[in-house]
Amino acid sequence: METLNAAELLAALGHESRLAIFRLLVEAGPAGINASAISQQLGMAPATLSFHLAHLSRVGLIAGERESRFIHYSANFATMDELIAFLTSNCCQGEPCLPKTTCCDTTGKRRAKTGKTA
Amino acid sequence: METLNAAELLAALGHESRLAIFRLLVEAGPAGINASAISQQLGMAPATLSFHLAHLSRVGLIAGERESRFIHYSANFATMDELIAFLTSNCCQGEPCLPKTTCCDTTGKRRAKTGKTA
DNA sequence: TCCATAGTTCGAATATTATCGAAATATAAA
DNA sequence: TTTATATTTCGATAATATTCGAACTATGGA
Repeated sequence: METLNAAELLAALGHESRLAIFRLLVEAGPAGINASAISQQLGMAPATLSFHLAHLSRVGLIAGERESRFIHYSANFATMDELIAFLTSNCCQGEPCLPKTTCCDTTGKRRAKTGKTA
Repeated sequence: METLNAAELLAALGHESRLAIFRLLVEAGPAGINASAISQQLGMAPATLSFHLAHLSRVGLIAGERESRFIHYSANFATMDELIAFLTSNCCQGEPCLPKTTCCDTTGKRRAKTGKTA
């Protein structure tokens, strides 16, 4: 992933409403949920929600599929995974800088967690 | 971490120049580098660089410390760690959705990596 | 003290983004 | 075919962010 592309993804997530939408879809898992459900949960005007869904779709963080009258949205986990990998790649010169994350963890040396789970 | 705060961090990273600055600091590790070095590497006007450094500092993604005439900047790894933890928390209903990341990995069931390291 | 270097702040022009009512499109049910 | 529901597109407005020259502050050296 290149900086430009990563910046686009981060900018897309860098808005309270869009991040809330994305988190909802991330928690929903691969099954996803439809736009009405999102609208209800977040209380956004339809046009505004559509604007943000289009933005997230355009950069590839989510995808929508029509299912009769509804459009089912789901998070693109592969894209999120690549984004996180980009953010943590070549980080911190081997120091164990990210206790909650797999950073600096390509050799297996830091697999055991410290007990903190969130 | 709350959505609002996470969105602020993501928005800060959601700009090509700021992301480039941040990545530079992440790769530099805890030692950090000074503003001139960043300016040289990224070829940004001093005022523009300062603007972006201030933005990243304000949200807590980096910190600067004066060292004689230079100001030494370094990434705040703890903040980045929390941000990533927020993005992946409660994700995907237990599916192994993020092969490169520790998502869904609080029980130890998916510790062994698949061989891909980047 | 005077000068050079490192970096920030100010200010103004420019560009981008967000919001949401109203109108449009798509599907399904009556 | 008419009506209702789900969602998007359009358009205008308002808000926010970006850029960078010029002036300023801080530090160190001559």
